[in-house]
Amino acid sequence: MSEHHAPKQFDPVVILSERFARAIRAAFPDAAAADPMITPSRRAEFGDFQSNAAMPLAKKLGVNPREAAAKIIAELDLGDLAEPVSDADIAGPGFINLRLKPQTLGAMLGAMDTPSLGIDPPADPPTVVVDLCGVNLAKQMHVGHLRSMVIGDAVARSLERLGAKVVRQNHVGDWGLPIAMVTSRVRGEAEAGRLELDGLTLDDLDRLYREAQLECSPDGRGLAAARKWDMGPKAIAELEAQVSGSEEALARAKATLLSLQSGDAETVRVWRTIADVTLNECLAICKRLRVLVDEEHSAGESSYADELSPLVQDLIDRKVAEEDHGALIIRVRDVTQPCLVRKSDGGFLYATTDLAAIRRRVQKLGADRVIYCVDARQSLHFQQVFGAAIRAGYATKPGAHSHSSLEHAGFGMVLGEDHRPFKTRSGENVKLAALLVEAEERALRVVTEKNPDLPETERGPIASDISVAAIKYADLSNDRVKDYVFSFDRMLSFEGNTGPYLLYALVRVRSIFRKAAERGIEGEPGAELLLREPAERTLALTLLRYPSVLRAVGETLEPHRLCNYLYELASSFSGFFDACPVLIAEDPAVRASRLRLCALTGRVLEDGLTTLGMPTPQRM
RNA sequence: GUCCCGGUAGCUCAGCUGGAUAGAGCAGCGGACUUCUAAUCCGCAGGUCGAAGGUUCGAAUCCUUCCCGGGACGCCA
Repeated sequence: MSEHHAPKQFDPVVILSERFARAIRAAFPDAAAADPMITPSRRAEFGDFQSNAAMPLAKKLGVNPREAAAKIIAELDLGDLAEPVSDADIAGPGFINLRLKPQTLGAMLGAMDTPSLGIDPPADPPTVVVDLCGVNLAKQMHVGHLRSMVIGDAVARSLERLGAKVVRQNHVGDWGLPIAMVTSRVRGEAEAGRLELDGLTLDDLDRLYREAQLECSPDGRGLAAARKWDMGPKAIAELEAQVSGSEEALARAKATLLSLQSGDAETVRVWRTIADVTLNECLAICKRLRVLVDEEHSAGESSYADELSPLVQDLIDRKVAEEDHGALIIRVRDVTQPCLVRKSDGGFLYATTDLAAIRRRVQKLGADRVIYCVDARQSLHFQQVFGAAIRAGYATKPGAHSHSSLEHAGFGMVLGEDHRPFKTRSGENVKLAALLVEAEERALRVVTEKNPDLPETERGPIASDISVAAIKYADLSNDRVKDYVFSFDRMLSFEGNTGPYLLYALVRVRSIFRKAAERGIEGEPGAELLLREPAERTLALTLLRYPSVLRAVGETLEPHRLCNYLYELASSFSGFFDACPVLIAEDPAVRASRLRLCALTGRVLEDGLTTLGMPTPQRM
């Protein structure tokens, strides 16, 4: 209490842990460091919190657990924090149940009611690089990108909220042979007069990309099969022509890659056009989804192109890399497959670029953590690259004695309701843009139906908010690494555990304050919190958990923890809202207390939703 | 073949370093609207936590084996 700079402690788990630790030290000097194991009770009838410390303690010391619990209680000094604890509060094998006094609960909540909501930045904020989005040139964005954008953004926002200095990096796939292929194709089509570079769209590019892939990759297996099954000279001749045609196209693509690398003006112009068209569309979708990724966050593979050759030379010079079957590899501890950094034809691979990226992110950008929000299927790749980067010293900041943390926040696939990868009926990838349009149309229909009083001009933006909330929440509320089933009907049914439900809870809070203003009622920021009703207690206990939930998200990079929490909060609030009249409460003190509860709930909801990257409309 | 990830209610999913009678939502059934936005709330019903062993006071959670599903496996990204 003497250090007035230290934030006032409000977290009941922390406060109770201190008291229990003291009691344990007194009761069992031999096990002075034992964990008090304080957790919120799972069921309200057991009280507010419980200590599970007695059982492990008894096991360690070879005594009866209930007796151990009794000895802890005998030494326990909870002052006026909680209702008196007696042996009657020892339950089952030795749980100690606790119930906070209403005044204490109110005081704790009051202490959390600060501008930061109890989440203050650390004294020495870490720098965190978050790799997200990761679009590829000339490819239409689909649901796979959705996850990287949505999860990556939520992770970045969470870390920012916790006080980290976050640097977002959009590692655009804008280099290498596939890009050269499409560049070559686009240039060829333009020169043949079949394509206008100025009016190029992403749809054009998407088509040309696939054509380029086809034209460059012969169906060698088809030819082999034709020979094997003796499909006749005609079929074989056709396939042979295809193969030789593809060899020509491939040669052109390789030449285009060389031109690009050497900075040939005309080739670069075509390539830049492709990049601009792709990136504009990508950034537009980010904006629409409220994903904070902009032009300044782009750090394409091309930006590392000049670093690769010296980097590989450095690896050779320092004997980190070795030759194997003509290729250059880095062996990594605990990973059976080595990391391949140069092909036997001298070309570089995506691992090479990723090494350069890690080096830049750690050594230039100063990252203490580098986080990759990338498909979980790439986990082996990241194990290899992380291990190689650490071995090479690229993951260590200048002057630091240990390497920064490299983390792959992988995510599962988006599945359709048939549990197969989410595709259109014709088997195409679902375009992100089309997905957003459909969600918004559906949302507009429901808004119109549910709230016909809303002015026309407000419905559009609200439908947009709701559709974004629905899509993002559906993605974020499932465990990141698992696949999840995409269903418009479920996410937009607006019932139960959905994004719109959370928005609705917030809107109800805001509505109360609009109503209050109409009636000339003002909330008192410092009103005493009177928590007499069960619904008020539940809401207060839920609110107090917010900071620790957010910290857990920062550590585990699992936004679904915050989703679950916000759902519980919205649910607690709905229960409170139903059971406890606010504006029409008779006692002015009760009304003031409830208004403050509402205000706090609104702020936590808004803060949490914003941290997830969800919109926070005023009404819906 | 090797390695990784999953399997929890009819459906979609939570379940923290082992803790009480395994929880939500949807769907089903039954209640609550002269509303502080019912996009809500309350109740009922619904489970051999993939299977079998093991560890222990206690296992959905940890270990082993197996079954099922998905994925990744140097010269694509």
